Amino acid sequence: MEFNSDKAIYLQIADYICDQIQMKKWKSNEKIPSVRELAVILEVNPNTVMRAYDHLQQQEIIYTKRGMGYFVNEHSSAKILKERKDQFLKEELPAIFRRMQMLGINSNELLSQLDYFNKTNV
Amino acid sequence: MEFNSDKAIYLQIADYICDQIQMKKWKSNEKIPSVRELAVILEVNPNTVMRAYDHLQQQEIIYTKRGMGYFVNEHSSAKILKERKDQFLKEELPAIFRRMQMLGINSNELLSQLDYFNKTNV
Amino acid sequence: MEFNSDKAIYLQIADYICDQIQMKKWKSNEKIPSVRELAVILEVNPNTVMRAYDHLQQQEIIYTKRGMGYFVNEHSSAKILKERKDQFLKEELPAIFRRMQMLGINSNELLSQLDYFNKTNV
Amino acid sequence: MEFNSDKAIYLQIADYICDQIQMKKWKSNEKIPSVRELAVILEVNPNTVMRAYDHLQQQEIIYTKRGMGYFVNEHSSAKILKERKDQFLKEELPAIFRRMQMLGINSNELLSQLDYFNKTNV
DNA sequence: GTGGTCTAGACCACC
DNA sequence: GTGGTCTAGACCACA
Repeated sequence: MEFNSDKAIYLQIADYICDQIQMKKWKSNEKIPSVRELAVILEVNPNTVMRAYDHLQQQEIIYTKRGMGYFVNEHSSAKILKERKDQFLKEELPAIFRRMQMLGINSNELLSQLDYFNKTNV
Repeated sequence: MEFNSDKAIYLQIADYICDQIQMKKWKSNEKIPSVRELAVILEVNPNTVMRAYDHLQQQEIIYTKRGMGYFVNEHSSAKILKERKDQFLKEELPAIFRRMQMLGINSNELLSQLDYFNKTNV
Repeated sequence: MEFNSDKAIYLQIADYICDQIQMKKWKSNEKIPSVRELAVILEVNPNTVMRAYDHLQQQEIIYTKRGMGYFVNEHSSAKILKERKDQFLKEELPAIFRRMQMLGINSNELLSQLDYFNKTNV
Repeated sequence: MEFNSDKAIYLQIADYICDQIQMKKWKSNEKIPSVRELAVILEVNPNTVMRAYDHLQQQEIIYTKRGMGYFVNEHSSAKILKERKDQFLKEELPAIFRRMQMLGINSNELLSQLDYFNKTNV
């Protein structure tokens, strides 16, 4: 996995885990990789993975059983999808639209860009 | 002015200045507010404003005359517009489109959101 | 049985066993459930129950006969009661009183809470 | 400061900070010691202090201004007092009362212990 | 084996 | 100066 340098690694790991859960690759009440395991896979310090897990536990995405590992919470998949969609519609899109206004880009241009994107990303 | 905590304040100030220039509120070869003036207005440490000015000077958006202050470069407005548009089309839009794919949002939903935005931002 | 996450499970199991002995549900020289039995009942790993039994054996609350199981020691009930009372008076109560001081709770409020507790726990 | 070994140091530090805030030694919107400063004072690793601050920030007890330090949130003092009192009345006291029932301690004995405590802690 | 805590020391961006 | 992140390595209790 490659890490982007303008976002904390532990947050990128948390995002990666959310991706897996949202796509149901890791299901409800299923054990996720141990801290050390994932640290080896991602070539990262165990503390960094730990921090990502901690972060997700506070959001109740995952939970821990002592001595046994971390597990996916019930309904986390739907919860993640919902929160991401909310954030997208309420914050990211409006920001984009404001930007379009400022730059004088209209909806036609937007659609043609979308068409182009879809063609080149089959 | 409110600052977003996930972007450096001096960069947000630089953005703000670019906004003014792009919208031609501050015109070519016109003096812009002094570091101290702007610091008072934005309720920010003068060092932070200084850093924003520095940043913009390196990009040749503004220039300084010793003892007189900072001034807007010729053609800065067009330059800013062009750079912003480029970045928007090459980076921001594709990121948004990728996001839409992942969240299962199609072009119809995008358009309806845009309609809604336009109606509520007259 | 529900376990509190801020105390080791094996200690909570040991407490549970002490409860039974103190209340004389499990009497002197009587056999207590086997490790496996109790593990099934409490939905816990047998190792964890084993550890609780080990702990209690060191305190001479229970003893083992090879091949036969674990048994309650003579006088364990009284011993447990005495030790618990001691700890309660010397450590738990003073801690509570210190807490009350800090929170500005006086003896009247304490008594009214006790009244309320007694009424709702008949 | 002495640390108790049966609770994480960073939580004890967080408690200590809450004490200061509750007692209004550190007031609303006032700067609290920097991570490094407190680390030196408490003879602890800066990371450990950082973790305590992080913990309190998530509970909105304190907040951070980049490059400037940590500050006490508005109303944190009252909030801490309220939460501690709630926890005391709803969890700690009932546990104590249950314990009293089990140990055969009545309200008279409780009061005499409280008297004794008050005399010896003037 | 698992999580959890802690230290020591480093580097970075920001104010 | 400030916070924030990351690494390396250690130790502990728990299952």
